[in-house]
Amino acid sequence: MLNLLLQEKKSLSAYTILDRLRPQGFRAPLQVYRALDKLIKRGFVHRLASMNAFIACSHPWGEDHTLVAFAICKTCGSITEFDDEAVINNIKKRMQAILFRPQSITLEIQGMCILCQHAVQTYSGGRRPG
Amino acid sequence: MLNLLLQEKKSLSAYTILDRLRPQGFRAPLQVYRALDKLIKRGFVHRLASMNAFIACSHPWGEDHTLVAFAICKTCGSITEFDDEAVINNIKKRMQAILFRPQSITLEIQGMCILCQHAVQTYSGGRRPG
DNA sequence: ATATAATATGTTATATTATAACAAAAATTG
DNA sequence: CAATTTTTGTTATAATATAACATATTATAT
Repeated sequence: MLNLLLQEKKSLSAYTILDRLRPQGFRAPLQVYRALDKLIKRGFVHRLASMNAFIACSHPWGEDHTLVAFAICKTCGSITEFDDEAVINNIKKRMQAILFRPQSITLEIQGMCILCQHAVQTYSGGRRPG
Repeated sequence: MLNLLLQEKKSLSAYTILDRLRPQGFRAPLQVYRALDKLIKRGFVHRLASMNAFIACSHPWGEDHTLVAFAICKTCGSITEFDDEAVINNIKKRMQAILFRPQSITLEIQGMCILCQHAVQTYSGGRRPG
């Protein structure tokens, strides 16, 4: 299953994973969800809350997999994982200010990746000078 | 519906909303989802992606309701909405660095609110000196 | 005012995502 | 190896969300 996720640039839903893994003997959703739970606990996979979907971790050799963020292209579906201490520390500081003890952070930015931005420019011709 | 959400400190699922509004004539999920969509578009309600639930906006008089964050207490379910320019600008700056054009941000911090932290202290007796 | 088009609503059915419950199998432990 | 715990397989079902279509309402133009 991890192989399948690693091959994908986009995220996959649990049921898509199930369908892809049927040839390998997966038959029921629970098999997928249980496998995903383990992979997530071990830091090999992340869940995208805003998409109800799953994606392989981009740096599984790291330590803390609870403080990770994602840029999600709404046009092509590509996911860019990033791990920014400045952003995370900023959030933590803000939480301290309201005396909230953070345990995990869901940070997902929806928008348009550079490739799709370029595709739109090309398609529409862009804006010409004067 | 907005009244119902405004009265709640916790978030409500669409189906909980449906049940609560049955006396007022709501009968089908779509009625709820359609009403929620409108309220969200108008900035009166937010959707919590990590909970599949909905909550009234804390400052509906504001302008931009796409850049808002939530501290979610996993113990009592209370939700604290906050709107921090520093955090948001930090994220935007980071997105610029990878040439990603952000359109909306999902930022939800799961953890424990100050009241529940205090409750735990009281319950367990806390740590005594020397 | 009224025909037309556009938008909104009600309703049924269904799609999608996720977990409960329990039996059987495998692994762990004494 | 017996007892216990943990994992796995399977069926059923819960929880979340949308499609499709009919009907009603509102807006627009004549």
